[in-house]
Amino acid sequence: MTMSKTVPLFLSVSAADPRSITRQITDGIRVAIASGKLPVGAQLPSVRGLALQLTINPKTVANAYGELESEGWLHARQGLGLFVAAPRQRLSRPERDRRLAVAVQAFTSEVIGLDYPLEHILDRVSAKLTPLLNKRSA
Amino acid sequence: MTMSKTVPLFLSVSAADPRSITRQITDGIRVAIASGKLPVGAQLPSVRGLALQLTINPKTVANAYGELESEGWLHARQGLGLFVAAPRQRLSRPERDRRLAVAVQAFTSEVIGLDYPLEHILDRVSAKLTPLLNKRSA
DNA sequence: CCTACCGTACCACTACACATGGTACAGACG
DNA sequence: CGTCTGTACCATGTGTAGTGGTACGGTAGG
Repeated sequence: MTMSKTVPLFLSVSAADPRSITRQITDGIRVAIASGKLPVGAQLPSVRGLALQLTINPKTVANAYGELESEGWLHARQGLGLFVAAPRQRLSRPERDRRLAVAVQAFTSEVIGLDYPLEHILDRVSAKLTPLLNKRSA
Repeated sequence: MTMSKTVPLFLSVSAADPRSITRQITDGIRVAIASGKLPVGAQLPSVRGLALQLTINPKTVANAYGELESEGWLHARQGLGLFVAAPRQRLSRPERDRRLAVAVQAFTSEVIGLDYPLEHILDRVSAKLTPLLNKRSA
């Protein structure tokens, strides 16, 4: 009965990418949802379908989907499929704070010594982040 | 002949830290050098000494030191020890650009969906990064 | 009802990175 | 020479990522 239009092939995984396959999937879908390319209620490719499309293991896709569901991005319905969830926050405040702190820590460690001015670094972050924030009705 | 004062115990590794041991060491030393706690020419603990102090394997310490040397932070002298190198850039411009892009990409993927305003995120990055930049005589 | 598709849960296996343990060699120094 | 330094090699254990196959319950349409 649910008449959400199925999503075309919008993802791709690369062996050259240093990120794990699971991570490439979760990152890609997160960006697609945050940027509005995937509206609320849109149906995602099935676990087996996406696995077939990307020529990877269904278990790997299921792991990625599972992580996205635990973060509140997706809503899985047994027998129906996976859908983009309404913007809600499944992560507790302390957990979000912790994740931000870890991310900032990791980022700073990476860019120290690259010899870029602070302003340039902030601009790059801002440019990448701006189109991905506040695109959804929170 | 080289009379650089040896550094006291300034590092610690934790199993609770999600980062690998090698990464904890490299991050810690990078910050110590960038912030000025370790001046140019200062001698670092020996591979075996630091391994003993942290109760880890000397090979792990050597790996961390090797990475820091390839990035230009340290200068290894066979039979003498490891010293904080003068600020120079061992990484090519394209390599630095690539690393910045990768770091920004990873960071944005982490903070999307945490539901923090852009300004707050930039403030956190700025706060963490400011005391670590331009502290060395470039 | 029955078949086909959905998410999900097992199991076993391979591949790889990380860390460890030990041994060994070349350079620097007193 | 003895002892410190960095460095290189060997083998081993361990945890994670990814694969491959099988199986169960829920949902839909003929």
